[in-house]
Amino acid sequence: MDGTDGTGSGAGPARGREATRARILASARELFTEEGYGAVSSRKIAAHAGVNVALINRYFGAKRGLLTEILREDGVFPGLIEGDRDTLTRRLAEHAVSRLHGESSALQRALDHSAGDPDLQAVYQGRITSALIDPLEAYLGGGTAARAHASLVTALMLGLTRVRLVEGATALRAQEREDLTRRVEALLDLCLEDFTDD
Amino acid sequence: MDGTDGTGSGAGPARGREATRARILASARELFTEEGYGAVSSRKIAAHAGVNVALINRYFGAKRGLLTEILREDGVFPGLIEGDRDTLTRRLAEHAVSRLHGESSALQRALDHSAGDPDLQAVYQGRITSALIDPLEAYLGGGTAARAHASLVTALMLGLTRVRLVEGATALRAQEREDLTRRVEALLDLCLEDFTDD
DNA sequence: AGGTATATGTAAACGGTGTTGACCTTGTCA
DNA sequence: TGACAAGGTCAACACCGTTTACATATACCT
Repeated sequence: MDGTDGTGSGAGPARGREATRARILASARELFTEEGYGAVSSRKIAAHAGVNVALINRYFGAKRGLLTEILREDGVFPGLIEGDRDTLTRRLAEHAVSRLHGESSALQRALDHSAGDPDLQAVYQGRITSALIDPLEAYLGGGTAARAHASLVTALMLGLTRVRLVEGATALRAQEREDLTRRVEALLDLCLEDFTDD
Repeated sequence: MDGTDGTGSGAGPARGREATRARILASARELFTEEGYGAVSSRKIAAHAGVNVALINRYFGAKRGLLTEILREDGVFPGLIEGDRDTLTRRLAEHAVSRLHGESSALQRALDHSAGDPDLQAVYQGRITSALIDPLEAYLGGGTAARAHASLVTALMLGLTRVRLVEGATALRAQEREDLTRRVEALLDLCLEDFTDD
């Protein structure tokens, strides 16, 4: 025996369910941030965490489970929906433009960049509906048109992220940035206008 | 010798560079359409084409090469840019909405659905710029603002495709569909308006 | 015609992936 | 002390995309 135990005291890496789980998750987060999702193998995560590969699947079911857990903790578009309705589109526009500048968290950027992997796709799909479309729909009152409006807004937000993948982060001068933000805001406002008002 | 030769006459599958290449490509197209890109392995394609696995890499460099070739033949957003400028946004809007309805080709739908795979991502990125942003930019006159406008339009188009992945194809009644098309058209028009006109 | 280079096709392996099942160790409690 | 269960390890499984060494057929040239 080397003195390690479930309490985490003593020499050597902490053991025990919670400690191990946490260390795996931390390693995954770190490596995903540095290298993207697809480029990091289960064995690499395990090695970095000083843990056996099989434990990943024991504690998270599969590699995808790590992603699900991380995205569950961080959230996508966190806290954008709540708040004053009058400034909703402005908040969304600012967020979108800041993402265009690559100002999101390093992890978010890394995941955006490896957005493509089927796992990420699958996990994201669930989170986009539950973190953007659904709350938006509820926020907008939940009428028949609400979901259509929410979908359009989401389309624009996702598209902007997507086009950044293609074009790369663009450095804008302050004035250009404000112009672009205003333009995106106007687009979002137009998404939310009543359809029959055409 | 079994009578088969490079000309394709005689019993047994045709041999020779072109015939083999064509059969691999056809099998890939068929299987990708049915099962998506990621779900089809190189060996599966080879088996379906009655060909050795190594030939895929011989003739197409890698599995990704099949995708590149197929997308090169089919094109993305084919022929949408050319034509009357006054009706450009209308054409784009109709195309986007028809895609929302799942009315694109079966292959396109399948690839959209497995859009996520790093290979597809990589190939698409190149094609999106060369088939949408670049021509749009040129079409719009190529000024400084042209690229920004083209990017916004592309963002919207891509986002709509993307949100369809999340929400699934929605069946709209004729009136709803026309409303939606008009709304998308209005959004696209707004994308193209001069930024400083705010 | 014969011989030779070259194109084409084949078989087997390589290194990698995510995942799983059988085993062992460790700590706890009766 | 013995049974038991939780936690951890190891080796394997079934795939993947790709490559290398080899066999065969075709075409060309003397």
